[in-house]
Amino acid sequence: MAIERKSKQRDAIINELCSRFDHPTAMDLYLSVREIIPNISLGTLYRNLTQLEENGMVLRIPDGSTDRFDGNVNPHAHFKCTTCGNVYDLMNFNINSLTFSDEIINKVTNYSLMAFGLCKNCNKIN
Amino acid sequence: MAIERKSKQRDAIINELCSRFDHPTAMDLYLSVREIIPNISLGTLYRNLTQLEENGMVLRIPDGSTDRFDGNVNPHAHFKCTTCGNVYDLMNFNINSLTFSDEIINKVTNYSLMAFGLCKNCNKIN
DNA sequence: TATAATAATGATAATCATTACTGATAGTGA
DNA sequence: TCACTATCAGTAATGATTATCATTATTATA
Repeated sequence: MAIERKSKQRDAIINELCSRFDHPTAMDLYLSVREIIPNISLGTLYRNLTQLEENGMVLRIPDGSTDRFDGNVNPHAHFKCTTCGNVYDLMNFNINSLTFSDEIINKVTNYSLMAFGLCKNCNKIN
Repeated sequence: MAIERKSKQRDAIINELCSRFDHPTAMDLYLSVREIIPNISLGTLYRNLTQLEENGMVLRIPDGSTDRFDGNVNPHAHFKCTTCGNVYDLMNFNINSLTFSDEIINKVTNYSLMAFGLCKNCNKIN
């Protein structure tokens, strides 16, 4: 589904998503964007996230429960702390070095790498 | 939630999951296990999958849509063809070589890598 | 600038995957 | 064998996401 017209709702969504780095869920985004457009619909949010993803402007991060979204579409890895649930970008991980040579693959267009473990914040607390 | 007693339902689930390599969804498994235990409940299936996952006997593979499951709990990468939807094991990808050095990380205990793209079967057809 | 075509919206209903609940059943230690 | 209770089947409830539809707003063109 191509993007054919601009809308202030979509602008607000992509703007919000690109200005934060905490990998929000759809509901997180909904609550934030409502500060700008109070009567925006949750359906509009989901519709636009799907559309933006299809057009390569947004990354969907599956993590086993509710999907998260990322405005940074450069391929990069993520780390999820299984204690606090936060998802962080992995800056020092060079995902470009990955090669896929398996027999079944014709072409790899994207990938999602999620590491799980304990973050330093949670380690201090416990 | 620890496993405290054995049950033929759980045995059938883990047996089915370990004898196939197509990364079935919960519903796929439900339909298969019903061939063995016709009146098994979908709730029992989900309860046991969660329990088996918590006990490290099953891997949950999030891929952005319905979760898939894997009886092979050795860390390994996956490839999903975005045309046919099939998920394959990546045998030639050495995930053990990955290193995580980011500032926020205290400890990495597990990771999941899903590559997306086009498989050779779908490339032939289209 | 006005108009026509239709993409996009808000509101809400529907769907789908998953989880929670409840009374019945069955595995296990004494 | 008995008592305890984990586990079960069946089903209701939940939560996330998608679909529908009448209305609104964007945009190309007259």
